[in-house]
Amino acid sequence: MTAIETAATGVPAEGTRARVERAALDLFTLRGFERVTTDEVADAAGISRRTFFRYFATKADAVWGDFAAHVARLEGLLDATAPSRPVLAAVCAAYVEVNDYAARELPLLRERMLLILTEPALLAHSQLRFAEVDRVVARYVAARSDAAPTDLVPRLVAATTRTAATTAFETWLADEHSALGGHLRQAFAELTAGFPSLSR
Amino acid sequence: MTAIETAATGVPAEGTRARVERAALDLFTLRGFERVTTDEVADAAGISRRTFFRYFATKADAVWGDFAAHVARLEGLLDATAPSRPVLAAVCAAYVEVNDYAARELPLLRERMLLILTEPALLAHSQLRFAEVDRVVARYVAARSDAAPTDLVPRLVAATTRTAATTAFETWLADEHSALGGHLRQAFAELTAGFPSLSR
DNA sequence: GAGGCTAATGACACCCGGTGCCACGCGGCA
DNA sequence: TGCCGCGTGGCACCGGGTGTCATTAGCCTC
Repeated sequence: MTAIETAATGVPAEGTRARVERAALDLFTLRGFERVTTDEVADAAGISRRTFFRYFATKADAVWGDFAAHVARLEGLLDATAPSRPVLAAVCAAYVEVNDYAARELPLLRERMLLILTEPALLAHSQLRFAEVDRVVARYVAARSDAAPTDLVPRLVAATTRTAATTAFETWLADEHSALGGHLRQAFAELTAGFPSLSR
Repeated sequence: MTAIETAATGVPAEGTRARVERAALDLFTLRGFERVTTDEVADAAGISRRTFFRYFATKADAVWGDFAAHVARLEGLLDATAPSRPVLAAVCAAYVEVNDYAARELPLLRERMLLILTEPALLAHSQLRFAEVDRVVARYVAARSDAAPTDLVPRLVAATTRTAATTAFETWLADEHSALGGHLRQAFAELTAGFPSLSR
């Protein structure tokens, strides 16, 4: 009944998480997120449903890879930014850099983001993951600008830059052979200049 | 078993929807969204669980009131904007105006938004409702700027102005006796000017 | 006034995501 | 050899959401 050889119980099960992610991504892409049950994903990965939920808190989390590490990298980039650099530019540059993937990683990124941004249930769930990013950015902006992380401007910068990045991802997905960095830079340029291309 | 007199079956049941919304808001505010079951909401409103899901597609929808009408009002405001007004300013002004509530409506608005923006499940769900707003705004910006609604700038304007409005709601909620309009105007001022308060 | 249509309702069964609990089996260790 | 830790699977359960069907009230028509 299992598509992949089942490991015996009790063993560390090296690489199980990656195998489950792969199975989830494949099935979700093929048939749509809502039309695949966690049972099917678990089966395809050769584990039980119960074990699936030990690796991932929710069905949606299976498509995010190691997002916490992604957020941590962003935070590291921000912390490593020269204080001479303007705050807003620093945030945008960190976003561009943290999303500067190697060419061989792009297909996987595309697959993940296509699911996240087109499947309603995943789009909804994304708000919770993106909130982690917003908190990191707001903290950084607040620290750099003598404000509290809950003040308007830090929150605003965090939320709008993240939204701009997400929008850039959307246009990138719609344009098969374009470069993600270009979309990000263009979005940030529009945002930080107050949308100059809207002359009238 | 019902907290309110149960109407006989088959009658039009005038005002049932409003009664369910009231019960849902009360219970969610009192005990938290996730710790209240739809059974309890239905019971408190004097209807069955099944009927609850005929009024609201999901448990989360019970806190949104007539949001479709809100979106329609925003769309109407945009359509009624003078073509001489700059696009970006038109969008911001429409947001301010559509959120210009009468004083007696503010407590209800506060209650709704506090739930939506602090309860994780509702925050996630909000992305789906806000997407309706984004589509309307992106269509308007696209029409005014000779672009497709799926192009970067229309999407970007829609997503970032809506995000700015949401952030303004958050700071408004945190400040008990402030005016929502002020928060919105300040957020839009920062956004459209490229965050001038971040001098360094 | 009887009968038929429509629409709202409630009861029931079912699916599926998610969780608590427990028992099993493997490897490591004394 | 016996114990322990831990990853695992099975099972029962909860709660959101849906399909189906019978019931009932209002209304319309003859």
